[in-house]
Amino acid sequence: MKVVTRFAPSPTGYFHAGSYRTALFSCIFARQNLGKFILRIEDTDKERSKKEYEENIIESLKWLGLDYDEFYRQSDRIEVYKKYIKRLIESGNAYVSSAEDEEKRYLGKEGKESQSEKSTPKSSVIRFKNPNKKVIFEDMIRGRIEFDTTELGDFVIAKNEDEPVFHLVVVVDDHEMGITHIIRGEDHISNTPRQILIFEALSIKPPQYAHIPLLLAPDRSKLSKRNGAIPISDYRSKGYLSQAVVNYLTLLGWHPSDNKEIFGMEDILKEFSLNRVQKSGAIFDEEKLKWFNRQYIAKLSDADFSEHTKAFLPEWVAPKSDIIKKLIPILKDKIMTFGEVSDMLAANGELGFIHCLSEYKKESLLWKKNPDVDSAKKHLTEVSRLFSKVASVQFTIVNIKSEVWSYAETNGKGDVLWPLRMALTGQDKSPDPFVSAELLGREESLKRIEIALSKLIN
RNA sequence: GGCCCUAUCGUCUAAUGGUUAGGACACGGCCUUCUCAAGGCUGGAAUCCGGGUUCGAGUCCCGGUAGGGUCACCA
Repeated sequence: MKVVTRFAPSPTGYFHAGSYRTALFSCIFARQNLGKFILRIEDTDKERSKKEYEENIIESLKWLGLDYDEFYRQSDRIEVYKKYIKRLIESGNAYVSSAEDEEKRYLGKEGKESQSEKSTPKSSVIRFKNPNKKVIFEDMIRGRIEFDTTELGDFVIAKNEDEPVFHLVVVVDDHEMGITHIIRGEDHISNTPRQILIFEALSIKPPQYAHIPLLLAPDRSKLSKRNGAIPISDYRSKGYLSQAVVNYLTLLGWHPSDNKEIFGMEDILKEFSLNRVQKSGAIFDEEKLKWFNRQYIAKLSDADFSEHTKAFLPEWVAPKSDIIKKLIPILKDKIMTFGEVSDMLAANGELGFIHCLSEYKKESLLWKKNPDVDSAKKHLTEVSRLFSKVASVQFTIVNIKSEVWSYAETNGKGDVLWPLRMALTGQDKSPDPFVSAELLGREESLKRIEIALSKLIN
């Protein structure tokens, strides 16, 4: 039997980490079995569905490298559902419930447990005639699950022939599209018996089910827009690499048989299996994602690295391609996300000094272990002299260092280098002073040392 | 509340009846060091509770507790 799986999101919100896991597991399972993976947009709720969300889902899947073989949109398939609704009504498995009956039903319910304003009946509706039986199915992750459907009552499958509702469309599409394995979130476990009932009414053998655990908010409560459900596209704009996101999210709820943590799609394809999927919900931890991102950043070639950097560079950097080149090694071993590139190059960032020297106090020029004004003055004067010996065109880290290093070593590295660092960058957190000097160039470096010296004199 | 699912360090997880309960992130310490990071080494940290079954239980069974899901003319 050929395996066919699907990812069936409703476009009522952005694609988030939880969506990704169900999409990934479905996709992988199909690929491993040389089957098909289908994307199906479930937009039967006209009020809440938005094109913007559908686009976000499609873009996110693409970014994460999940390719689907077929694409469907339920709003394009109303005719198909109509056929099945008729069939169910004709076979006596569904019936039209009049507006009056709906009114009565609603009032009765309201009396029992002062219901909310969730649904006020307006008109007649099509309900499924519940045979009130016991439904048992074998979940590929959780094993045997048993439900008594009596309490479910006659549930709604369509507002009218032209407006089918969730349970009906899911069953029809899963059948029509030849879905063999439904891999979806745990929140659908209690929907499963209803759907099996419809399959049975249609004399169709239900597919296999696998319900994967949900992702939790940091306080272990339900993940919602308000509480921790962040669109995957946000991670992209914060400067995360898709491989890092894929790697981290895969490890949330699944684990290979060894202790390996860094792995890519190929490894997942090779090793994934549903029976190693965790049964309990997991909390998304951005700190660990950051760590993964760092691992993948470290592997990037300089060319790829600078390509990823582009979107995050402030305007003043753009014209200076030589600066970008010099910045790469510095950024590469500092950043966790590419978003930090713009932070670091901002005026108050660690590398902002390249663009403008910020105000700093005279005292900060003094090294904490030897806060002596005269010594700072003496060393800066000497470094200035050594700097001027190097020609502008040869003002590189290596040349600068070879000129200054032995002086710094004999006079105390901290005593010499700390005032120099402050003079050049105006910041206590900054790169190596030799790096900073090259970044600034000979003239600017000398100028900044002069500024520092004048501060020390006053 | 009814029904259903779940339960190992703070977090993600490993251990398919026998290990000093392992790894990773985070955290602490040390090393490196002119700052901040990074990096290397290292440390603390867990089987929800109570009963069974068994020579032996994180693992199997029962009960409790806790968390989650679901009970719509949402999906």
